[in-house]
Amino acid sequence: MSTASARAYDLIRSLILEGRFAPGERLKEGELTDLCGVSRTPVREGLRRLAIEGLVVVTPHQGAQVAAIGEGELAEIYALRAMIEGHAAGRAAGLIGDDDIAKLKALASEMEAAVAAANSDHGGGAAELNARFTPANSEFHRIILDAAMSPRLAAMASLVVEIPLILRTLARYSDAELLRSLQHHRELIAAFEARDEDWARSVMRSHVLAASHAVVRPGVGRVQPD
Amino acid sequence: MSTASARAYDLIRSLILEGRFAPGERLKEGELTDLCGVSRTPVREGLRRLAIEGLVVVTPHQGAQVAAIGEGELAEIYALRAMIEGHAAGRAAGLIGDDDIAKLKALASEMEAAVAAANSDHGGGAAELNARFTPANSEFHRIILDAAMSPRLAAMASLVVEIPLILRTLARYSDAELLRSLQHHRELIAAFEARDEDWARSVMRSHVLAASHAVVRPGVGRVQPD
DNA sequence: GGCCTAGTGATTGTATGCGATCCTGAGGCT
DNA sequence: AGCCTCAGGATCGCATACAATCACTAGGCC
Repeated sequence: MSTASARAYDLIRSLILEGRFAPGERLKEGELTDLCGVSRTPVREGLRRLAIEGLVVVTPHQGAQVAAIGEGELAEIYALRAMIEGHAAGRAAGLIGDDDIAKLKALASEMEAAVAAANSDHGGGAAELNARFTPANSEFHRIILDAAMSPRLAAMASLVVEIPLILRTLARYSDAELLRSLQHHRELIAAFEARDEDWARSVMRSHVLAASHAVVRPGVGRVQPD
Repeated sequence: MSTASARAYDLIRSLILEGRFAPGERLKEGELTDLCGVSRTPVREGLRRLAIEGLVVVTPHQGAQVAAIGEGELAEIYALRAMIEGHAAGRAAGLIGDDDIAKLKALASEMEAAVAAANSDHGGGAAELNARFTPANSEFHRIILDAAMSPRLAAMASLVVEIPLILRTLARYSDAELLRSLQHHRELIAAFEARDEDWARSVMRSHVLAASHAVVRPGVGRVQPD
């Protein structure tokens, strides 16, 4: 069995990512102790780790709360993400194996299927889309990051890729933007198959910057639930 | 008084940076408890924090040891550093205030003086150079990072700026390389005064990449003490 | 003689108790 | 009425005690 500390970290993290804790909500160690079934010590360790990763903020003698970020910060985060993931994609293009490329293709298909399914039954498919699209998308980006074979780069990425997940940013995509996102995935795969580092970096930068403009938009200040 | 956890973190960190612990050396919680004068709990917290920052590596049930890195990793770290610090310098150019620019000028002068002093008494000035140059240089880079006003960017930078410090990389600079470094500092200041983001980013990238080639050099596999 | 195995010591992981600090709300003062 | 002061309660930070795990050594077996 893994350590209690790791379990606490995983649980708290997934609860935040699932939206069970609202941004800004206070996270009391006592409550988390009950939820995780472990003592306060490992809970504290997980909390500190999440704090360094930027998912929660801890104020001394005042506890932890889920990170709440404004639009300005979100724009900055996407700029960093374009830099980091662009670099990662470039590195990955020179290192990625055919098996990983095959996985990327499968995930791209899965995301396309998710979008198609959501489009077929009009109106209420947003939640399902999120449930199907988001995990595949996260896995897609994770494979590329791993292929870059740079733990430090991965650590940096974790500082900026998870925040948008808290905010359920997918809900802000228009249909056209979603389609462009799918096309980016296919183009990335093509760049990887060509082992073209510049191409891969460039497409990934486009991919992230496009997402940025889909998400941080004037007038859309509020985060949509689900 | 600050928290015991912060003091433990600071102390362990500075001990590592001062070279009191060799890379790869085991860090037992018991010893650190004695050194810091606090209990194991805050020591563990500091250790975990240092682990995420990459200064130490912790293996479950096996404790922590000072990070030991090879030449290949070092090259990768400098590539990331060029990316991060270049981005930071670009952002900073649009945000930095005149007071910070003045501080940068003072630090540049201090570093120039340190090099001049080391050159005047030939032969044995390497240790003094390190003692005078390194703090000024760290402060120089820190001011730029702070001027970028992006805590996440600063967090990323901490993942890659401190590792070279462990390795006493300054010792590997040739005189010509040191001089180029000093010129880069002056050019950066000029770019900041012109508020030219592209220029600042470009110079900073040059600065870091030049350092990379001064440090990770074929045939110089070993880390020089002091 | 070499290799596997069990015991022992040391070290890390977890739980809990105590003291310190901070938020909350009621009461009095201006 | 508004602001300040001051208990009261709750929560966090730290220390310590206990449990789990690992490395090392000595002994036996092949």
